[in-house]
Amino acid sequence: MCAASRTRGESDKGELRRQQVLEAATECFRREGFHGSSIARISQAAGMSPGHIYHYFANKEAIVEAIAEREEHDIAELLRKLEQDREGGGLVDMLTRQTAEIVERNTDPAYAGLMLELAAEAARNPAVRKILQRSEREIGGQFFRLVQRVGAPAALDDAELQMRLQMIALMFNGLTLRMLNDPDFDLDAAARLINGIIRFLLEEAPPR
Amino acid sequence: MCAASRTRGESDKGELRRQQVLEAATECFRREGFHGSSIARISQAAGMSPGHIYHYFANKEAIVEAIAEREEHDIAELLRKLEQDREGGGLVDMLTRQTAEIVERNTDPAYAGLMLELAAEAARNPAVRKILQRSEREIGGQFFRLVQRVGAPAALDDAELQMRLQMIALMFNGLTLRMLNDPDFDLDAAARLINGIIRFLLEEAPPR
Amino acid sequence: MCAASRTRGESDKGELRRQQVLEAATECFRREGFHGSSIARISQAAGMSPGHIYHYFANKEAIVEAIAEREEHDIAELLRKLEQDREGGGLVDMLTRQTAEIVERNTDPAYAGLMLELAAEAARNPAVRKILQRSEREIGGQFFRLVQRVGAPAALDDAELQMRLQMIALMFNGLTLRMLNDPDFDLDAAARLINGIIRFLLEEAPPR
Amino acid sequence: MCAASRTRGESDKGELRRQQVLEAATECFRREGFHGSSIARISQAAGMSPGHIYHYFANKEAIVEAIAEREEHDIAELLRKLEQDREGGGLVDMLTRQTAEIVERNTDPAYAGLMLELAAEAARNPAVRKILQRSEREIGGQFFRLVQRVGAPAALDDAELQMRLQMIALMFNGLTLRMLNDPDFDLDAAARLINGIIRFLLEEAPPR
DNA sequence: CATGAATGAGTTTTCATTCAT
DNA sequence: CATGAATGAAAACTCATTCAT
Repeated sequence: MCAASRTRGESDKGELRRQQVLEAATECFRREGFHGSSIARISQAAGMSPGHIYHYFANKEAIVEAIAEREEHDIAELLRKLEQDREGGGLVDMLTRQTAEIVERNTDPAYAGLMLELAAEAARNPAVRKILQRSEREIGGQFFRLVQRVGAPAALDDAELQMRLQMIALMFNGLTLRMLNDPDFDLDAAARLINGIIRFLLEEAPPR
Repeated sequence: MCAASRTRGESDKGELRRQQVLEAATECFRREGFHGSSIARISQAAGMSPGHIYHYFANKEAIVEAIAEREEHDIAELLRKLEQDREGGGLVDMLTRQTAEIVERNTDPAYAGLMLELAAEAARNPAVRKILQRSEREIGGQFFRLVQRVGAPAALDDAELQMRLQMIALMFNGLTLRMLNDPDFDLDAAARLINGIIRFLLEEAPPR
Repeated sequence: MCAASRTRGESDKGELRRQQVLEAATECFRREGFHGSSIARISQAAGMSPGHIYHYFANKEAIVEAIAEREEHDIAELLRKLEQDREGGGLVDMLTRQTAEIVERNTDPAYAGLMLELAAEAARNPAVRKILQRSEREIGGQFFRLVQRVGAPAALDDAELQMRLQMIALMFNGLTLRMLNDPDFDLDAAARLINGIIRFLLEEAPPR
Repeated sequence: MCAASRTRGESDKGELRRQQVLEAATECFRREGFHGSSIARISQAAGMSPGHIYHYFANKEAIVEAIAEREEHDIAELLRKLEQDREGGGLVDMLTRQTAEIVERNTDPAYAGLMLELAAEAARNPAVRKILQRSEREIGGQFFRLVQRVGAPAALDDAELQMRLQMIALMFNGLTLRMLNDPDFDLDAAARLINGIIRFLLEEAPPR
């Protein structure tokens, strides 16, 4: 028991420190961007020496990758919750009930900053791009299966359904950029229109 | 020969050199990002010495700002063309005819790279953010007036029309992020669905 | 079981661990040089933690010194074998019989790497230089006595004999550098000429 | 004239600065070795900022390479002088006249330190090894042609002659290591024996 | 005896910026 | 208007060494 708790305690501490780094880095990246956040600053924010960062991450890029992975887990968990929190109604009802929350999340400046930072990095850095793409595939698949479980529209074949789900995701992606470029953007009106489009895509629009 | 032409000639040449720098920097930023593009490299691409860059720009950030401003002009010009290339049909026909081209443009990796770079920079650099927002406002207004000239749907008041036009822009913004995260994203299918949504927004969706 | 064997056992194990470090370090130094071999890597190769290295050695330099000392023992043992493996013939015959083997040893890249590393270190580190010089004196003396036992040329006084033996050693030293600088160096031809020179030095060359 | 001298002056100044770096680095490497000499120290010794070193050399290794190349030029020039300073006598006389000087040079601690440093680096660093090998080939060829011009022994074919010349070089190489390991090594006696061996190799030893 | 987390100074290298020419 | 030498303060990363456990 003692040995077990000791081992547990140690690995927990290590994991804790690692998470400290990730949280500090996330915060730094949000505020200053990847290239604006030096390891020195991150280490300071994480409460450890610069050299010790390299105990947990091979290099700065590995921190980026870990953050990207964490982001994936966060969204995956969101999806899992989405399925559990069913309050009745069809697929579209279930989806549109979440819209306001997702709109809020995707237009939160902190989230937007990190997301754009990740995207800009991915546009140039193949390693980060790979991670984001894998992450996106994972989430997309999860979303697709969730929709099938809840009840996909009969008129749409798999490929077409997947495409339309991607269009929904696309709108939420666009939201982040739009909010940045137009601070007066009306989020409630946007949520209403997005819901209209979701309904249109999954119920009204012709299959092809 | 006379003083006027001399001055004109000099400032023209100066402006030309300035544009050289901007073009070189745009290309560098696309390929390597802001932080990956050193003044040395930009000056080399622009065909001048590093020191001379500072004759035209106060510092590196000023180049970024100038590029952000230039981007506005590019899109404004695109809109002007859009109006001229009218081949008949109503508003929706006119818009949907351009979709394929805009999809292509917004998913071009070079354009995407620069755009995301600018967006990420704007997310934390207020000066750049201001420029992008002013630019966006300008373009949004131009688009709005164009639509009104061509013939806006009678059922929509100004605010609602503007909102729906922004939703269209939002989709094109989202496209850039989506393409980055999913290299297999089907652009043709996306264009088709986008056109369906444009029609839905401007013709079918209830005014409120 | 009794106190003595316990003590013995412990120190034996300690000595074993110490030797593990030396062997691991020797291998690392051969491959990467002193400065290219971190304590972390050495400790890994030795199968122990970095911190524990300092249980056996005061610091990194002490490892270098211990290796230099070990090198002496190796060569001394070689000399001892040389005397035992006598197959008849005079001094020159005995020596020239070993030439091919020594040539091979001294041109082995692994050996050469370590030897040059030690020599370069000795050139600026007095502690290492002392060790190498003491070691060399020891080996030189052993070699001298061996030759006297086997039968030194009558025409040469002690000083002259010693000088000529040093010339033989010098040639083997030079071999290491030559091989490094000329990868096509013909080792067989070199061995033949070296044997010619050994015979010349010990039989033909005038005493003064 | 003005332009020419200006250009000349400028390029001269650049070359001068470059040589300053090389001299400073050579001195540092001698005293502290490659890995013991930081760019900061070298730049200090060269009287310029650390960053400016990189105006003249791509990286630290490039300095090593330039030093190795310089060493080659030095020896090549030595060979050229050797041929011009002919005072009569045959090949062996010409060579043996230089022995004392070469012995002195090769046992000079400063020279020895740098040479061993280069050799140790070459043993691990392929780029440096290449340079040393090319340099050695160049010098070897020059030496060979010089000997042929002066008059090579008729009994030796080209391959055998080359081999024997390499043996002479080998002895001088060995001298450097021997001097390091034996501070009491008798240089005059060594020079005498080396000359005996040179005569033996080029006049007495049987061709095969 | 043994671990490995932790440090912090040190390494090479880059780069925006300045300035004499 | 134009150059490019020069700076010096970063940056990312490494590593010998210490020490609590």
